[in-house]
Amino acid sequence: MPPTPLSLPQGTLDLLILRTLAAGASHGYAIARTIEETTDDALRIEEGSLYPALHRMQQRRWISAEWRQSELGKKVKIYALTTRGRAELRARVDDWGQLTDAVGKVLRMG
Amino acid sequence: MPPTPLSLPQGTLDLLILRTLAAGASHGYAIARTIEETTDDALRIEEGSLYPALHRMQQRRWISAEWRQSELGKKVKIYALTTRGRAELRARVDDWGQLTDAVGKVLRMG
DNA sequence: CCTCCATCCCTGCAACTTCTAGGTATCATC
DNA sequence: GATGATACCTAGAAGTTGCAGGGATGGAGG
Repeated sequence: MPPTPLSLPQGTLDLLILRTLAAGASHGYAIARTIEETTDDALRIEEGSLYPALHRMQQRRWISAEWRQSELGKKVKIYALTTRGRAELRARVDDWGQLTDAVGKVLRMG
Repeated sequence: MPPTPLSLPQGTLDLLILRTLAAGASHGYAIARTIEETTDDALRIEEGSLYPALHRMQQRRWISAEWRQSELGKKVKIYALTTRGRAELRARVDDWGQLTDAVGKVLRMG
């Protein structure tokens, strides 16, 4: 079993999904696998969190969805970043930087 | 007004409180002010989040509470880290490091 | 004196996201 | 024919944060 499951703080999943889609359109299952592989399984993306998150983000017009056929002949729903999604990603990355900076200051305080 | 209010992800407040108390026992209001000053007001600690958090942490035996008189002659509830609290802090600091590492990998991915 | 502000504590409710635990279906492999 | 990986989905529980209120004291300034 992996070292630690490490649960995601609120809002983090959106950031991870947005950033993953910025590297190229993809479908839900693949997004989860990509994040897990990228983090060497430090993060586990639960499907019960993933799909609701994708639906929320689609409703907010951060991502667009389109059904396609995968190479294996299975139907997959491909998500892609919208212009608003790209703006949201920039804002989230900025917030994340400010947050880690601020928390870092507290952790290093005298 | 400050640049950005920057809301706290779930679990972050506990970490901040535990770390602040590790620098010395203190009371709720002072804990909030310390965190805000340490982060140059990048983080704002809302009292509606702070006091419930302190009560939760006391119930979990991470911190102990004691009423005292402040220099101004006002009653203050002084919180201090317990042994369990110190262990919890270590675990939280470790988790935070793993989380920021993992998210960082995703943010820097190709 | 009286008002205002900072200090200091508290609670209820709304809002939100994550996670558990299910369900469905296809395809390849053994 | 069973199993495991792929691929999607939802319902409900659980948990924390934030908003909006309420209260009380003490000092400073008009």
